[in-house]
Amino acid sequence: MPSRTAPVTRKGERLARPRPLSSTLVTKTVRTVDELKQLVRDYSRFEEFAFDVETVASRHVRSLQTPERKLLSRYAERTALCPSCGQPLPPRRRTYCSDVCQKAAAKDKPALDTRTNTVWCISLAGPGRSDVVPCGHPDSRRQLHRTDVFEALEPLFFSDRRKVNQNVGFDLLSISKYYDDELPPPPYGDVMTLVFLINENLGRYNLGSLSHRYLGYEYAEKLGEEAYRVEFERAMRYSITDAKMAWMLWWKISPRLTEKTRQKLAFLFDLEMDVLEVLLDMRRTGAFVDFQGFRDLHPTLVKQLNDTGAEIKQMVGHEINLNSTQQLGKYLYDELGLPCLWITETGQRSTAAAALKVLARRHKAPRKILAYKDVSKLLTVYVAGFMPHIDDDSRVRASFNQAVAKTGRLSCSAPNLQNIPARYRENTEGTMIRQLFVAPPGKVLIVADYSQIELRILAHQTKDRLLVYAYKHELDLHLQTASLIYKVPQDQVNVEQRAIAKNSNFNLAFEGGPGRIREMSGISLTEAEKVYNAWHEAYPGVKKWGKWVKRSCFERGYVETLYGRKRRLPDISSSDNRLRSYAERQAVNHPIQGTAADIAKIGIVQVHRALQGLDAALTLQIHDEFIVECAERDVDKATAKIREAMEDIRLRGRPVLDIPLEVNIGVGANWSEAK
DNA sequence: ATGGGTAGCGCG
DNA sequence: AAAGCGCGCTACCCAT
Repeated sequence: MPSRTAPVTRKGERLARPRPLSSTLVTKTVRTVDELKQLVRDYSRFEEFAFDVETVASRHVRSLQTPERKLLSRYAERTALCPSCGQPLPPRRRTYCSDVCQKAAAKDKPALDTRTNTVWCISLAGPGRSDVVPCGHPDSRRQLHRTDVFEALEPLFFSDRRKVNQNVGFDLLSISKYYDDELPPPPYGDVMTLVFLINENLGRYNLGSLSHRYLGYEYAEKLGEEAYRVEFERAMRYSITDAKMAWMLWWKISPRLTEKTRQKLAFLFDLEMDVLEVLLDMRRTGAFVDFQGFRDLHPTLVKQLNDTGAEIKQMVGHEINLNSTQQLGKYLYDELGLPCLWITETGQRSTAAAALKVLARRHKAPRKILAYKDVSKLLTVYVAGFMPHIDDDSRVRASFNQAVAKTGRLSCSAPNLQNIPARYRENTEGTMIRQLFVAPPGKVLIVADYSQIELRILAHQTKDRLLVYAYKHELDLHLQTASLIYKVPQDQVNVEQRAIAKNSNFNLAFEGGPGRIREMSGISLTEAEKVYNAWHEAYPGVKKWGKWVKRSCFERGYVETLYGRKRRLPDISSSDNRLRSYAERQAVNHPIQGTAADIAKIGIVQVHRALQGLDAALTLQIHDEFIVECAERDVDKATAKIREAMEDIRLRGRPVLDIPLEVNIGVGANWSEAK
């Protein structure tokens, strides 16, 4: 294990603030160990520096094939089989059975896999200079050895200097391989996250568009992993530009963090960098799944889908692609002559589940189609689409992104672990996928989620008397709502009334209308209107607050969460009714959803800290729900610490809400069981 | 072949 | 008069 002795910082010895940036940074290519040593000495004087690594995939195709299937396909080469998963090709598919398989077979995709990629170049940038250190580009010219480079750079990376980059997490993970999987410590300075806090509406946050916007500098080179294969000088130029741009953007924008008038921004940025640390750790761990379970499920669902499909096609009487909304529409509305109740935004006749459910009363086809869609979704997204993301150690390392959701929530991709099926379903066992998220041997899963956090925030924000009352006295809010709507005592509320009240609470709170209630509860529109009116009569503070938020948004151009996370909504003053109404609903939603996101972020950082020293690790975050895998002997300690860490959320030293935060915790062998 | 837009649907 | 917001992934479809 290499030593981790960070150079002692004697405050004031380093440059307090780097000297002004010249328009052209001096750029050097490092060729010898001596030059490298000098470079490290030079950068040691800086409090913060930018860095960027270039990587290349070490591994190419991730095969979906099981050993048996591989053997089988060897003898069945003549029949059309998907080279990725080995399944027979569906009609209209040429080489791969699905886009997922095609992507899985795409060569360069795994370069993004920070566990297996190889670093072949590192560039650094600081005040007035930028340097590039090639260490593995396929060029005959002399380059430094990778091990020498990482050894020499260690005092820089493993120090309390701020490490700046665009999407710094990727680079940190990429280099951690060369330090026994240890991540360089904070502080971090992620440019993308900083810019996102300042303006969440840019759409694109890549270096090219950011440097164009903030530095007036345009560069078009988009090599990505291709950089490895281009001519040396060009590859070096490409590598250094990213570090340079990251540094210049940080230089330009980060001073805002120290402005007295922007303390909320500074708080949120520090929070995001703390969250980043947690996310990197989560990605290093990964979520353990039952790989064999997925492999077993695949053929079962394929058969189920084929059977259902064949049945429907027989009913239809001719060839039809059941995945095509157009063909489905023709069949339902032209051939069967069923009444069209909804059209889509572009005027197409809707074949969505809601429409099919209504049509099911008049014909048996729609119900079958619903069943087909159910199975199809499960198979394509959650089984076939999921398996390529499972690593060889049976773990899934998804990417949690901090600069996507404008309310400040995390988003999750490759694969998205925040939309794994959970609810009851008629045609497929709704929780079957969650059952495959299991605890590794000797461990259990702890699932902790905030109870009704958005409604609690709504109560806090609106100060509505009865909403606050319910939560302060730990009452059943849905029951209270039912009692208020139907004007009956709480002990006389029936199951159906409570269900409608529950839907009302979740929908009407965020500017939902009567139509929404009708749809969710299956009651008539007049009935739904009554509920709508009664609900707002019971909780008058909600509409009042909504009006105030819209007005304030109109005046300032933005709304914000309790922690000051802003959402700029220029459409709030649009003359287009549709646009303005949309912005108004977003304005009302943001302080709720965004505050919940802030709380969850503070919570996950506190949980991460609280679990240090225990045999327990965070693996997933699903907005208001955290999943921890934990050794059985540490479960009691862990649950207590998790609860404390999640419930004790403060703002300026005081509890963030007037009403308590409540956390539900479950323990089990798999995600479904623990919930 | 590849990219963008649309419809649809999974979650909180 | 009528009104949910926030995401990511898949397949289809049509244009380049």
